[in-house]
Amino acid sequence: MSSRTWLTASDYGQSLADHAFAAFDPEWTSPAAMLNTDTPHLVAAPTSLDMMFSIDDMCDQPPQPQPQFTGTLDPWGDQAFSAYTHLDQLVLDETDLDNHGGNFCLSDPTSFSGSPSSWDVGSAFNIDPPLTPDSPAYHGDSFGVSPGQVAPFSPSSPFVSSFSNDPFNVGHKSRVRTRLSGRVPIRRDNTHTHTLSFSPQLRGPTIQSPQPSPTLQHMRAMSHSAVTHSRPTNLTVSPRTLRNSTLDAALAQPDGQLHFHHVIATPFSSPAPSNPAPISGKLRRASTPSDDKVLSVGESDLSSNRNPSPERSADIGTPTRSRLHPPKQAPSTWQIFFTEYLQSYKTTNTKRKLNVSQAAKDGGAAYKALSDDQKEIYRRKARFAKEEYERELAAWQRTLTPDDIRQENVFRSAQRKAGKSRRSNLKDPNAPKKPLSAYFMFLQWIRADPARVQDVFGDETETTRQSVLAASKWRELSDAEKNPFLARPSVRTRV
DNA sequence: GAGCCGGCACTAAAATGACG
DNA sequence: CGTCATTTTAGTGCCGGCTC
Repeated sequence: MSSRTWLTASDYGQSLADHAFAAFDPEWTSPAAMLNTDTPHLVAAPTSLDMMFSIDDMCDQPPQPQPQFTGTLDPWGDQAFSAYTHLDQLVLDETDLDNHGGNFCLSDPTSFSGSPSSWDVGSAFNIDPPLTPDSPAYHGDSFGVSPGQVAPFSPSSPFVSSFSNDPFNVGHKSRVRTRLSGRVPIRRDNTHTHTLSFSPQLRGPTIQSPQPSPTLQHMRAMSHSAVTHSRPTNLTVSPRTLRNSTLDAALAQPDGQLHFHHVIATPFSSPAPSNPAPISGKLRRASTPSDDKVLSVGESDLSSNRNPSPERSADIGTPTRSRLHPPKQAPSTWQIFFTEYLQSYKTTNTKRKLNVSQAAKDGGAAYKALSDDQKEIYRRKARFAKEEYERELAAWQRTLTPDDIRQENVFRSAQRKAGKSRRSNLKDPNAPKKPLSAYFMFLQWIRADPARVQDVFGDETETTRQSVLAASKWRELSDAEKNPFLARPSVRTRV
């Protein structure tokens, strides 16, 4: 047991409360003096000595568990996100990360039963009318306030900021997270195969789930955590989401159970499957149940010729759908907001069926009402999601085989021809590039040096006009001056 | 079509219930 | 099982200019 290192009243020789109040305003030499002051209180004012803030009391509390994370924490906490190895324990509960003026902290590992949803915590916001001490606590996706205790979040009902320095921040950060949910709670263990008893009645709208509802990020982050950590996490998804996910479309089994497959670092046979593993992002819908089976070593998705599915007919004719399953794009700021908003919206309108159109309209208004600081909370989450997406995308691209790309491009070409898509063909990142012409090497040479850029382009910034200037310069070159470019190796390859 | 890149237009993304 | 309703954002495609 380590010795205490926090301050106590004895460290100061006088009451810390007295000390603090004296420091706060020279006129207040004691808590009692504060009560007697005529100065208007900008914060919730105590009305008796019993209510006075006492640092002594705080200092005598046992020290809080220290954050357990790896890496460094940049001012926004993004680095902590990136380097964090226990993402599913991460709680952005306070303002240095998600709010203003708070702390980066982790949930209590012993009591925490949620998912990375925790780091959506605190993403509360306030909309007109102004907050009052009587305002109900925010009841968003974030932290568990008992639904019976607070009014649900809605554009027309005020809710309390989760900023820790908000005087009206009325205790909505309870670690006890209980909320109504019509969602199906899914307990996921961190094994590669997850099993969930699943019966139709579980889909009913009156199920009480003790779990926080996940946002997109929750699920994404949880996917990460699920494959890297041993502590169980929880996930709830709506029946619809389930329908569109790997969960029920691909994994519903005759035995009435859902089998979750987390294929980690699957030892692909050659060629590697185009959809190596749904280890990130939202649980994606698989093409067919059979497609999602766990492949044994040596067996690959592409190599199977048994019972060819429609997409496997791509080997024969024009594919009717893409066989690739790239990572989903990261949710935008709005999407993250709206996902949370919708959760709360549903609790507000429990009697009616959800009208997504109306919710989106209301959500749009609520979104516009956010302050910059409040939006920044979502922007940061979006940035983090984007970074993660880019990592996933790069990893996914590395798994593509030339055959994957060829078949995908056949599909895309057909889609473009049919006017169904504008997507261009995939490029093979590993394919050798066509050699640059001498003129293009000349262009590169110019752009590689600011002095040459100034010499040739002057102050011209428009690329099209730069091209004209460069072409003019190229024509002015003598054969001898062009020689270095003409003599360059004409074949470039990429490793 | 290879290189560049600003600007514009378009599209995909998420949520869920209803419907064909 | 796909599409539609709605919102905002971010990503993508395309264009122009040039030469080979």
